[in-house]
Amino acid sequence: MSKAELATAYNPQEHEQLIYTTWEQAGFFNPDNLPLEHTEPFAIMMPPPNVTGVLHLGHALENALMDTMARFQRLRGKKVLLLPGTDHAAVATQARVEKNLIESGKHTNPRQELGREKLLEVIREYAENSKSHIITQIKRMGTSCDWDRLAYTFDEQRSQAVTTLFKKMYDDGLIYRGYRVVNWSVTGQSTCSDDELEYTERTAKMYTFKYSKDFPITIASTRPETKLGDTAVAVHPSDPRYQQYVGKTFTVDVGAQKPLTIKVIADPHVDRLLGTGALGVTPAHSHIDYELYESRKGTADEIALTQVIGEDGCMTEAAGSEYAGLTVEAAREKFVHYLRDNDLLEQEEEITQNVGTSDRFGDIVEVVPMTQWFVAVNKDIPGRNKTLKDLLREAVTTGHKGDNNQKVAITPDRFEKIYLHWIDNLRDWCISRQIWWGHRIPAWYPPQNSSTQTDSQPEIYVGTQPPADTWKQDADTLDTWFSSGAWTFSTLGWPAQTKDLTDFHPTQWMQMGHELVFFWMARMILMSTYALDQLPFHNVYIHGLLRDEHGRKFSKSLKNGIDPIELSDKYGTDALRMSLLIGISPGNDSKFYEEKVEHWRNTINKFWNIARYILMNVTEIKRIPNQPPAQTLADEWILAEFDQLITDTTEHFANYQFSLAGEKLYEFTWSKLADWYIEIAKVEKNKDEILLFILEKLLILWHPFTPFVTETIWKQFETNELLMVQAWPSTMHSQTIPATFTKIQTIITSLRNARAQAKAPPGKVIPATITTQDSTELVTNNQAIIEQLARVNLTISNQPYTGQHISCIEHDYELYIPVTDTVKQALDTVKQSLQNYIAALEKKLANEQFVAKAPKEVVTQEQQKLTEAQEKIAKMV
RNA sequence: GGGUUCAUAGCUCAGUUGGUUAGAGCGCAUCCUUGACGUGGAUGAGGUCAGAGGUUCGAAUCCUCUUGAACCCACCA
Repeated sequence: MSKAELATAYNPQEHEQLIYTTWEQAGFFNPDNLPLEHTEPFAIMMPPPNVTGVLHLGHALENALMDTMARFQRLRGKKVLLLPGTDHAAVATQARVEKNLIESGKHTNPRQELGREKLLEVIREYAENSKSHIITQIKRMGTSCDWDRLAYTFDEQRSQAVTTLFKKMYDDGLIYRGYRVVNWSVTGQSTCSDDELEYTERTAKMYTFKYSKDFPITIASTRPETKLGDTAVAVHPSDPRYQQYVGKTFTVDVGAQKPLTIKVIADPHVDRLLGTGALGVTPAHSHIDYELYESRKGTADEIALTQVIGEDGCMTEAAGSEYAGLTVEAAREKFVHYLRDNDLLEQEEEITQNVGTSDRFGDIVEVVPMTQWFVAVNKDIPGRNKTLKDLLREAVTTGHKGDNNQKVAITPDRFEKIYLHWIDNLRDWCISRQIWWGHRIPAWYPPQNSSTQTDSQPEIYVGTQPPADTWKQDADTLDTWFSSGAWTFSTLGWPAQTKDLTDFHPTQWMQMGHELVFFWMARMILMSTYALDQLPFHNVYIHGLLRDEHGRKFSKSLKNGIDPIELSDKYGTDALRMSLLIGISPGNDSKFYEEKVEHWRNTINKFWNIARYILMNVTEIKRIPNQPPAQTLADEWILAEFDQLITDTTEHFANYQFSLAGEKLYEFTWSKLADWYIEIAKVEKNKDEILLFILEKLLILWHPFTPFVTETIWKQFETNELLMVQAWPSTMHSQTIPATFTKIQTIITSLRNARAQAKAPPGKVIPATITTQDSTELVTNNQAIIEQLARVNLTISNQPYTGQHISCIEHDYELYIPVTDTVKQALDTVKQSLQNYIAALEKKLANEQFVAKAPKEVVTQEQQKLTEAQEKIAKMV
């Protein structure tokens, strides 16, 4: 093989594009093309980025995580499938496009002005653009995903899965159409689920008042205008203050056209100590009040429901003609005025409260009753004697179907608790949206029923095609998370029973940000355990959020966003990946700034130069399959260190401790291999085999993190194989790191230190003497190394030294170099700290308890430390 | 109201099941064009691990409380 010709500095721009193309052409991103020995499947489904725009740093982090894991597993011989995709992201995308249209000044109300088909076309075009951009970006990140299996939540295959799933759940009675209160975004003119609410704090006024003079109970509210829709007052069953009124119905005049009919009911959920201890019940505009209403339906205690706020966010006729058409704010003001004028207002108090706003449209969400589609989470699944909630719980507690081996392991495990708590509070999931961008609800109504939606039981047909042409499809679309929930199996061909499904489901590993635990992780568990009777994945790794250097979120409004592609251009993708992965721990947010990328660019360049040195200096570039024998102490040391590195790296990767794996690799490569062994190799010579052996395996170990630079260097070995499918190195486990080498290192460092203190010019060779009472063999054997690395001319003796020189003591050796005052001073400081150290150790060992109770090896260890320190100081005095 | 996480060198962060004289990077100081690398090399300064108690022979690590920061959840009437 010819000698290497490599540039003095690594330039990622020159190589990355080419390397990615090489990989794509080789076909190993597709598991079907992997060499036959890759048998055990390992699947990771990429969380599909929303087609709302370009990828940000968070996506870069996810790609780095997934690809590092995928490459590690592939190198370990797994049949790896990393399946890429994008998400149509229903509301998010439509909201974005509408916003763009309005901001561009072309439209003021895109839905009205364009109509359904035309608007959908605009959104589709936007989404397609965004998709191709995203795919380019994923490739830039080096992600080794199978482009043959590229999926989109809104493509035909996935739509079929969604329809099938919907029908299956409908037939099982788990999806129903019903009239219930929902969260309504007036701006978006659509429902949203509880999880799509973002709570923001604001100050509000709490009003304490009576409906009328002759009504005996005082209530409180921050939304007095909704009280026009009250139909009951709830009190605690054993509250003596109100017991006499329970069961009675009052007709109260609230100054509106129609008087209210208020029934006093008793309910144990009422907190006697909160507020006035009595709760004005507004079934139409509060989730909890609705439950009070629903649980009494059909009983003697039944209460009514009056909707006073409409879909337009204004008061309805039911609020009375004086109020109808007013905005809620205006109605509130008017009603409070009335209360004040009639002396009914007892108290006004400023409080801070959390209000739910729509995460996509931003407006405060109104609770209104409507006919919508829901997933019933508390209903028994036919033939399984379990509810969807039960399935959700089982997956992380007892294991699916009580099987401990079918358990989703969450890293870090604290998210288990958060997840379970979420299940406890979970209500039926509203899945219908009134936006247009999304999977159309596969339900059909006969022509005559189309306008009378509030009828309790309209005729419904659920399926792909209507029973007759005259039937009309439901106008609504599905919550985007309904399709995302099926992602782990819709991507593998379900509902068809494909080979992919058999091979790769349940998937092995999934990573996501903690904000998606409820939205997505939970929904995937729900869908998969329900539809496939399988877990969606065995392991979930939850990563934190990336923040800027000040700890703020990256956001458009703060304009603090950093484009990952720009960083990739400037520093290389490998450096970007490292900067994202090192220094993070599962579940915790981390700060990101450009200096990190710069540091890793430097590290990669260092690695490049290590390879360059080795490849340019060996007589022949060749692969060394087996560990070469050690000729010297240094050889023995580096081989043992390398063996340990393999063990550590493997373990850390397998435990998802990416940061630790990276730190170990970094430390070995720079601080051990480059700083010591290569420098020694220049003195000892003839180390071609060991250097090549280590380089080759080290390329493999780094490859999951830094695929581009490692594959580029690998080309110098001139094999026709690719690095990405080499075998992960195995360890010998039998090698111990020789402590004697550490002594040589310490001697060298000590001599360098002494030189620096003596102000000896770095290039100048100075005389030094080493004396020892023990054998001089170790020092003699490594004399050349010490002389070269410490730049000294060495005299070795086993006789006490008598000259006019200053000493420092390391292990059993006394080191002497020519005396200067600065060295004396430095030596005094060392002596002082050594004395403190000895004192601490003596105290510890004098403690009988310690000697009695601590494990023997710890005591011996401490004793040894003391002896060493004492000997050292004895020689210094 | 309930819950979670975090607090370690000037800055950003590691520190796996309690046993190191507590580590790294950046920054800082002194010095070095020794032909792999100045995107480099050598050496060094800098920390009572937020505070107070406790458990233990032994705590940055476990427990309790306090202080400060961030976040999640909830039917705050």
